[in-house]
Amino acid sequence: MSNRPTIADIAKRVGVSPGAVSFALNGRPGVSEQTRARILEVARDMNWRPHRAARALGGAQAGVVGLVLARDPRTLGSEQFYTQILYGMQDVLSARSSAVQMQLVRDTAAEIDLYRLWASEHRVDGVVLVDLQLDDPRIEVVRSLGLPAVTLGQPGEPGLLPSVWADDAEAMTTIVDYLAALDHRRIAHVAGPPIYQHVARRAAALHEQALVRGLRAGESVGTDFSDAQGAAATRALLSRADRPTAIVYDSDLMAAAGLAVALEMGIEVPRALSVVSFDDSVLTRIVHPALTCLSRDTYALGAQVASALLQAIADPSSREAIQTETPRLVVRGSTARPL
Amino acid sequence: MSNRPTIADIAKRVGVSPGAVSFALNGRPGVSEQTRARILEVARDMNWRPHRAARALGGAQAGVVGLVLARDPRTLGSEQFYTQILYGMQDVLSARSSAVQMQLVRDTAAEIDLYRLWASEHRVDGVVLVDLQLDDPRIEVVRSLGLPAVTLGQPGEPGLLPSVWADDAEAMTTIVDYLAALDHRRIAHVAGPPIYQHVARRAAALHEQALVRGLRAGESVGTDFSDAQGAAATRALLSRADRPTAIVYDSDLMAAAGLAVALEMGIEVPRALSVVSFDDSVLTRIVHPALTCLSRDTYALGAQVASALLQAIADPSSREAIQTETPRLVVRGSTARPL
DNA sequence: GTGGGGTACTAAAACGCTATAGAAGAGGTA
DNA sequence: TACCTCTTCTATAGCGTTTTAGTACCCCAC
Repeated sequence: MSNRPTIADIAKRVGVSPGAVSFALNGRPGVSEQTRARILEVARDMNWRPHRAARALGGAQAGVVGLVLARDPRTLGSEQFYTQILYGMQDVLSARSSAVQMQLVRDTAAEIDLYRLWASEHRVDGVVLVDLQLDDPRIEVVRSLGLPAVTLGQPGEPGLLPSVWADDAEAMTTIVDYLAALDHRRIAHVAGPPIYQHVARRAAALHEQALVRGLRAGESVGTDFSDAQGAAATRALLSRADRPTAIVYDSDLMAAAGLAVALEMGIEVPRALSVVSFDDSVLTRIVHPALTCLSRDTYALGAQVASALLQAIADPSSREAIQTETPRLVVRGSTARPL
Repeated sequence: MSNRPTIADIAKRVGVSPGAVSFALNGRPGVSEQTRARILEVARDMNWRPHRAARALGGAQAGVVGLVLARDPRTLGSEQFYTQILYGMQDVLSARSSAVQMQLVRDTAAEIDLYRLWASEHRVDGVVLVDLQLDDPRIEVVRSLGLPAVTLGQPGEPGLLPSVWADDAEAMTTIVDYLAALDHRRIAHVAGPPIYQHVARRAAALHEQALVRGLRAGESVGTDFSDAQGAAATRALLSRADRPTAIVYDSDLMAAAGLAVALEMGIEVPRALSVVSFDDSVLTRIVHPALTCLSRDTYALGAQVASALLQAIADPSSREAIQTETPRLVVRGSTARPL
């Protein structure tokens, strides 16, 4: 069953030493073109494949990068974004015959434990840090472990780790400008947990641009990103006397939940309430009305992350911050001029 | 940086041979309890962790199992189910210090290539086959590769591979009985691609039970599982003169898309049309009205799959078919007695 | 006090590959 | 002929672990 051919088998058959076969198979000098061709032919004939463990033992790379998502198992649901990221990463990595190992854990502490384990077992060559927090503890951990890493979403200024990011403050500004142009005066924001950097950035951008446009300073309500809290926050906002005429949601899941609440309360969307989602996925298109949202090419983003990570693995001192396309506003049926 | 301790380091410090350290760390006889305790203490002190590649080289397991999803990158969206499966699997596997490698590929051919690659590189110890097809080509491939595998969703009769399955024919029967009791006479089925075993089983069960209950024999419409085709199929069904009063969807994504179509056509749900989803996820709860659906503990299912796979790895001749809980019908707002 | 049988350990090989030092031979130059 | 260089290859060590065969020692029985 497991009599797969080794380099020694090939060497015996061709009549050269294992070292020569290794040279030939890895395309490095040390064998004549003639011998190389013979070796490659025999290798193909015997269906030889490198044994990764043997290579890794010699200090080579594991051929795996890690992506850890810290999620409460009960609030799964917003991971569509990461499925696409994963897809984009895999397409880049598989060209280098690497793979992504995605793991779901309960919280940041478990995530950090996993990085320690992975580093000590040489399981992965590098990791992607997502959902960055203010003063994120993971950054120091991966640095001290010597584990190459790239952050997804940490903006501009050269930080401690290389990063791939998009300007979501600018994106939020676009939303506010769009709503202001429609004559919305009261804009609310159903946000994620304030510990996340991107949540804080968006809230700040909303607030700031509301001031610029002379609107009622937009208020952000924190949630845990779950549909339940998104619904609850919406209900609270819409129950006020001076309720907002537009709500921006940090995720499409919460936006859809909020939309359902509005309908249930008899508040017509978009006539009495405009809804904007900061996130795009199939979800925004299947609810009715379809949601106006920010959209971007998540697959391409994943590909860029993978490239940056390969770069970080090759050159551990790299700290480059790669800015990607700013999410574009896609207008659908959920936004309109208020009554 | 990479000066992680090896067994030899521990041996030197304790003053024994590497072999003795290996015995001690793996809990096998050959060392006195006293020495064992000393070795374990030093190992903990030095923060030793096994080097997986070195172990794998000796023929041990890779500590990774594979889960491949064949999906067109554009029709991503129904993978919530698998995210939960993944979570359940990981919790079982991490107790055995194993992990899951999930990979998305374009089609079954690419999936098979991946199995060949994984087997030849010793990358995974086993794989889970999902989305089984009629006369599925993957089964013969993994068998010929000697790659331990478990199928998810292949029913009962001892097949060529061990399996974990649920009785979805029974579940469909429950749905038909429920709708018949509400006096629905015309039930349609927006199904997935007919090449899938579970799709065929459900369609057959619907047809059969419709006959039993004396209803108009329920018709199944095939789709590619995308929201677009789910919407199109719904539109076609609802445009007929004798349109159905209830539609059963094979996925929650299509059910939600179908719901939106009905609303858009001015067909009230549930008064003029009842909607049932064969799948549960957060999606069924955030649309309005919330969807009546079949629900099951997907996390637990993933855990069972992982256990079965570990079993299959330990005993490659195993062919056990483990039946899991039949999905339960959860009634929500999208179903009612027809007008 | 010799042999038998256990226990506690060591030495060395093996897993499959890569890397490095060096050997053998060809060819050129002085 | 002696010396050097270049190419092409071989031999060998090494990566970290497990496993096997073997050794040293002790205890006990005869």
